[in-house]
Amino acid sequence: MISPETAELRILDAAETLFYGRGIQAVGMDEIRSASGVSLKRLYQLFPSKGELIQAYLRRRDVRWRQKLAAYADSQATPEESVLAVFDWLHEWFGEPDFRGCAFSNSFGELGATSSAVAETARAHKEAFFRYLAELTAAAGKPASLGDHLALLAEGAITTAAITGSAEPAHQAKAAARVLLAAA
Amino acid sequence: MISPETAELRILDAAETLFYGRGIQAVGMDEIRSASGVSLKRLYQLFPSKGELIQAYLRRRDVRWRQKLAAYADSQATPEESVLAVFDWLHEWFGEPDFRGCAFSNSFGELGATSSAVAETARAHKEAFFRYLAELTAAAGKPASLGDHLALLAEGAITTAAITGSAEPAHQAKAAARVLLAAA
DNA sequence: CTTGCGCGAGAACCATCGTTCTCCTAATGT
DNA sequence: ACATTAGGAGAACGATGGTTCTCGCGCAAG
Repeated sequence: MISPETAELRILDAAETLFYGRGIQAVGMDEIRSASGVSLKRLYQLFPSKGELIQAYLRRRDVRWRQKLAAYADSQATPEESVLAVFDWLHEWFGEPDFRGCAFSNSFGELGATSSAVAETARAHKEAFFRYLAELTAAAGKPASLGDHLALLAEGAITTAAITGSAEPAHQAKAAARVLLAAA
Repeated sequence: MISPETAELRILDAAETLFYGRGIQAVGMDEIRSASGVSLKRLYQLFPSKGELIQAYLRRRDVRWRQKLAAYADSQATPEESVLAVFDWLHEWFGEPDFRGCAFSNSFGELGATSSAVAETARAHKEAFFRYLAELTAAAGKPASLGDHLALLAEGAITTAAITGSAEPAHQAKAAARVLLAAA
């Protein structure tokens, strides 16, 4: 028997791969059991319902996604480079083979109307992303509005890359960001 | 008994309201029957499966959405105003009480991974939108890249407005568009 | 040793959903 | 008037999915 902590990790890994890759409603609890190797009983002990597993999936992904972005952007030499590095990071992300857009936009479109918990988690994620870009632009001595504008560009690049299957929107967004940054 | 044409319209109206408002998988064929007042038998005569109804819903919405946008933007006095009017139109759309984001982004997030037909329809919609913005910027004598940049802004504004429930992203996107337009 | 508890495997249960079928009614053509 | 046919209402069917239950086993405490 595996430890509860390991079981929880395996479940969350399986849930993330499946929910993100195929859509939440397209994945049954039984499939998460097979993919994780954790029995249904344990699964329901750790996550009493599918809804709670969805929330755990989204919360963990929110933290990890923003941490990876910040680790990349914060390691740049200057504040301006940090701002532009956001779009380089997006380009790397878009190129990953299992990239399928923003997990929060996707889950909002799928469940936002029927689950206020999902809607709220998606809202919190976007708000945190906007806040982070506001910090970056503030560090570069630019007005707060620039952060919003760049966030909109990034958001548009994410959904466009997902639907068209191309990483190019990251470069286009970066070019636009350069113009806005220089003008601000 | 109602005519087949009327039945088809009623079904498509009911499907659009329900699919868009609550998500496609959250709506059963029985609910479309109740909302449209058309019997299940007729429904399946006109749309042999739910998948075909989904496609009909998306195709009709694509045409109408782009027509409404073009009608608004094309009635402006100058090419520059047409370009910026796109964002005014978005602001009006975001303010509608049943606004819930882009039907194509939502359906892509929900079904894009399992239905290549949905994925392709979403892709075609985005491509047509990008092409339209390219026409507008070309008419204003601006480079093609500006069209892409503005489309990314609009795209980001749509998903941000949907998730945050605010129409404000349209104004932010317009402000950014003004800068890009002036610099291009 | 044995008694009982926790676990895994998977069946079972119940609701939902896409789709089809049954049965009844009404209108149409001769 | 009568046979035929189309249509509506809703039951029925088969599959799927979320959740719980049963059963058998191994292990730990007394």
